[in-house]
Amino acid sequence: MARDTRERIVRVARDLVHGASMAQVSVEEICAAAGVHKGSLYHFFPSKDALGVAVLDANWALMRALLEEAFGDDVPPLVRIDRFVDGYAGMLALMRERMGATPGCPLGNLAAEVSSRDGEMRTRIVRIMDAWARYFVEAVREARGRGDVGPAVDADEVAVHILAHLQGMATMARAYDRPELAGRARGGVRMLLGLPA
Amino acid sequence: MARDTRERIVRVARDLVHGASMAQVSVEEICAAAGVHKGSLYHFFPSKDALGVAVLDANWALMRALLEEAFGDDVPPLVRIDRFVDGYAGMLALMRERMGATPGCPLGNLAAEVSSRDGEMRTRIVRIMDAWARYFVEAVREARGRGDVGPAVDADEVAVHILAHLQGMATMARAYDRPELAGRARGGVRMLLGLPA
DNA sequence: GCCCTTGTTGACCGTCTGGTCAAGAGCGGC
DNA sequence: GCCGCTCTTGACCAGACGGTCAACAAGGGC
Repeated sequence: MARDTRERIVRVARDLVHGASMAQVSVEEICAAAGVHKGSLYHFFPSKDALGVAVLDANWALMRALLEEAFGDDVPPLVRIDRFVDGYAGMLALMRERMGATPGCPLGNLAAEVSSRDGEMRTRIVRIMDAWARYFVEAVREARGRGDVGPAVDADEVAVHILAHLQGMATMARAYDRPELAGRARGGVRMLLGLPA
Repeated sequence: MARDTRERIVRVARDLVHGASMAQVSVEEICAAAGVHKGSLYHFFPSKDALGVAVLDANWALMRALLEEAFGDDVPPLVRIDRFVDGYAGMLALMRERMGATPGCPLGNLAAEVSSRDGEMRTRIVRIMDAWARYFVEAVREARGRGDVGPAVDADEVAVHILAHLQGMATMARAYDRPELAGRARGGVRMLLGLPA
C-alpha cells in the first residue's frame, strides 16, 4: 500500500487541479477524493506546494505520453504534429466529459497560476516548456529538410509560436467551454508553418 | 471622496490582480494598497467576486483603449493589427517594470483562473472575448477586400487564432518572465494571416 | 518473537480569509 | 440648526485553510 497511496494522491490531485486550479482545490478535498487522511498526505509531501510540483510532473508525464504517441512512429514530421494536436484536443474533450467542464491546458494553467510566485515551480515549468518545444523544433527541422515547409522557416521560432498557439486555444476552449476549439488549433499550426490551411 | 474611492479600489485591485491572480490577492491587501478599510470596500462591492467583475471590466476597458488607439486612425488594416500587437507587448513590458515580473494577459489570466467556476464572470468573459475578436474580424475582412491577404482567409476563424495566439504568447512571456516574447507575436500573427514573416 | 522502518490515523492548532455590523463622520438640502 | 444620506471606521466573527503531532498499525528482516 506504500507507493500506491502516493501515486493515488498525485493522480487524484492532478485531476482535481486540472479541472480547477491549485488554489481552488484544498488539501482536504484531495485527501477525501483519494480516500486518505491529511496526515498521510503530509507523510509523502512536506507542503501543498511540494504536492503541486508532483502534480506538475504528472502533467508533464501525461503530455509527454501524448507527444511520444504522436511523434513515435515513422510518419512524416508534419503528420506527427497534426497527430499531436489531435491527441491534445482529444484529451481536452475527454476531460470535459469526465468533469463537466473544459479544463484548458494542464501545463499552461499551472504556468499561468503559479509563475507569479517564484520558487521551484517556475523554473521547472520553464524547463518543461523547453522540452515540449523541442519536439516541435525537431519535427519542423526535419520537415524543412524534406522540403515540406519553406526554407525560410525558423524552427526555434515556429516552435514557440506553436506552443503558444496551443495554450491560447486551450484557454479559449476553457473560457467558452467548447473543447473543439482546441482541435481547430490544427489549422492555426499549419498557418504558422507557412502552409495553406 | 465618493466615486473617487471606488475607482481607486478598482484600479489598485486591477494592478494587484494583474500581477498575481484573484485568489492570490486578499481583500485586506487590496484595502491596504488603496488606503481604505475593509468595510469601506464592502460598502461598494457586495463580495470579492463582485469586485472581481469590476476588475474584469477595468481590464477590458484598458484593452479597449489599446484597441481603439491602434485601430482608430486611417491606416491599412494590417498595420492596425501590428500596432495593436505592439501596444499589447508594450503594456506587458511596462507592467513588468512596474511590478518586477511579467504579468501575462490581463483578460486571459482571469479567463483561465475563473472560468472553471461558473457565475457571471464566465459569461462576461466570453462576451469580452467576442468583442475583442470583432476588432480583428473587421480588420481582416477589410484587408481581404483590399487584397492584402488571400481571398481564402476566413476572417472569423483567423480572428480566433490571433486572439488565442496573443494570449498564449502572453502566458509564455509570464512563465519565462520575458515580456519581449509578446512582441514576437507579431510574426505569428502575420503567419496566421497567410503572409510571409 | 522482537524490533525497526514505513505508513496511517484523527484530533488538534494558529492563522488568514471573506464578510458583518453598529457606531460615527461629513456634507448638502431645507 | 437639524435632518438624512452617503461614506468611513475598526472591531468583530465564523469558517476554512495549511500544517502538526503523538500514538498506533503493518510487516519484513534477523
